Amino acid sequence: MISRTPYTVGAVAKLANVTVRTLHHYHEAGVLRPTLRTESGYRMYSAADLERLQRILCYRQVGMGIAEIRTLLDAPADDPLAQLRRQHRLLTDRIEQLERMRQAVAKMMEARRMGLQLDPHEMVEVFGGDDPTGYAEEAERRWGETSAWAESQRRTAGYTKADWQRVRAEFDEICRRYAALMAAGAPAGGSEATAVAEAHRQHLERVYYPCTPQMHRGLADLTLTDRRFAAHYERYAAGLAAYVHEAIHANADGQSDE
Amino acid sequence: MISRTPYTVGAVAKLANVTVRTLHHYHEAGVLRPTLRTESGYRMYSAADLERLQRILCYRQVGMGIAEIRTLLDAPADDPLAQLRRQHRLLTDRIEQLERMRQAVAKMMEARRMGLQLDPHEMVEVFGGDDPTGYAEEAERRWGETSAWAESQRRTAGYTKADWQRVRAEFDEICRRYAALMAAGAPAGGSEATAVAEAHRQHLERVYYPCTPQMHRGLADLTLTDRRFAAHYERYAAGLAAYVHEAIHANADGQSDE
DNA sequence: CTTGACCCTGACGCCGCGGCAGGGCGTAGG
DNA sequence: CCTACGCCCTGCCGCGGCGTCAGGGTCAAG
Repeated sequence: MISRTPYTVGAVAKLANVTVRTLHHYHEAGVLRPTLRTESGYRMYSAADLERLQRILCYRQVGMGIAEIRTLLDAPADDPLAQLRRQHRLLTDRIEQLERMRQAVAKMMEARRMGLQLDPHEMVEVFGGDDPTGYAEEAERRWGETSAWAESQRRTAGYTKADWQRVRAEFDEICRRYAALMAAGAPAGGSEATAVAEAHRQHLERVYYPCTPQMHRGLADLTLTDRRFAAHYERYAAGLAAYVHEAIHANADGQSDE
Repeated sequence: MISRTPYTVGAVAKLANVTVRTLHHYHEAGVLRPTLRTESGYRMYSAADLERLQRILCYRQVGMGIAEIRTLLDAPADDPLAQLRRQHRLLTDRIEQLERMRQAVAKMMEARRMGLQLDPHEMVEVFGGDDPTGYAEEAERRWGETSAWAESQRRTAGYTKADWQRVRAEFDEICRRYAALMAAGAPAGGSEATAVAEAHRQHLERVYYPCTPQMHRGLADLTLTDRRFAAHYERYAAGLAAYVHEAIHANADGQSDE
């Protein structure tokens, strides 16, 4: 059951696991102002506000300051998809950084084990995160230079209704190919099904964003964990969601085995 | 070339990519006091100080406060290996959390794509990191209850010289098995070699710390990227480092395929 | 109509530094 | 030997991001 009545500060605080004070602070800072205010002055947060809060929390987790976040969120030319991509990008960067640190720790453990002496230089250099230049610009630039991203960026920006219709049709085609294979009894892990899965992945990559096999795997998992995603495929045929899930996984496994 | 003369603040600052002010602050806070002070009052940091700084930076990256860090670092019963394990554990936790966030973002992108409406609740709940209870205790408790960890913990604590000698011998045995296989021309990806790799992994797990196939893979990579680790294996036979590397990877791949 | 849970607006405080001022080192070059 | 330039020192102020009261209104249940 999904509540449509706006949320009070306390409710939001509990949901997002932040304190009421923090929400007050965000209000003062102008980064998250509730759309509604009751007559008695109570803050009432709408669903859109929660979406915004989600973004704020995400950006904060990767170490941004409030001011920076505000400018990002208030950039009017930024469509929601771009925002999501940015979030994804920033999270990925941060994860990679922590991964490097973890790897360094593992190295140190191993060095101890084998009685080696690592010089302090290499031990410390990995742990100095926080690049000075603003995250957003930096990240944008890094990707602005890769051809694939620029392509995708410009394309989706300039998509017409007709284009989107074509995209829809393309995706529909993929779904029907999945369904046809399943109906024909082709195994989800077989070469035919994985070929469709790969086409599916490349479709996403062309139209929306760089989508690694791992990401694709993640999307596939959604069809099992969330009924609404499943429903989309189940409209083509009963059991198709599971079939698609398996095919995508098989394809991703195949890619990573090389 | 590795400098053995102590480092000045500026040098340390450059190495660790922090400001001089930060080091001063750490000094004031008592969390990192240089072992030496020249007659004229200059701070001189030793290699040990840099090690300590590495820990500090690591703990900070996972969101700890300075005071908490200090108590952790000054706990006298904490041997260096335990510290490293803790660091590894905390980093892993943080990475997993960010990974969940990334997954949530992917979900939202996919939802947009398919025109679904996610309710705000599930969007926001993942992004509220920072558990209130102290990290250290919490993490320790989580692992304190798993039998394997407790075992390992108690065992290594009570190891005698003889025990360590046995460990050394065990590892030596593994290295010789690797070398024998390579000499016999057995493929590094073959079942014999991967069996040794698995024995290797289990050895690490028994003696030192929980070592997933992925971690093992990371350790294997060290033998290629760092000559000193390579040298350890190369003493048994020329080219053994690469052989071990491949065997471990093959074994890890085999495990994750299941 | 009371009571307890929840909301409001200040205001002060803490932590983790950034940044500057005012003043000693230290070493290389003229 | 003196100078000049870079690095070091010790205060000290300030700011961002909240935590934490205090003092007072609001609202739904009983």
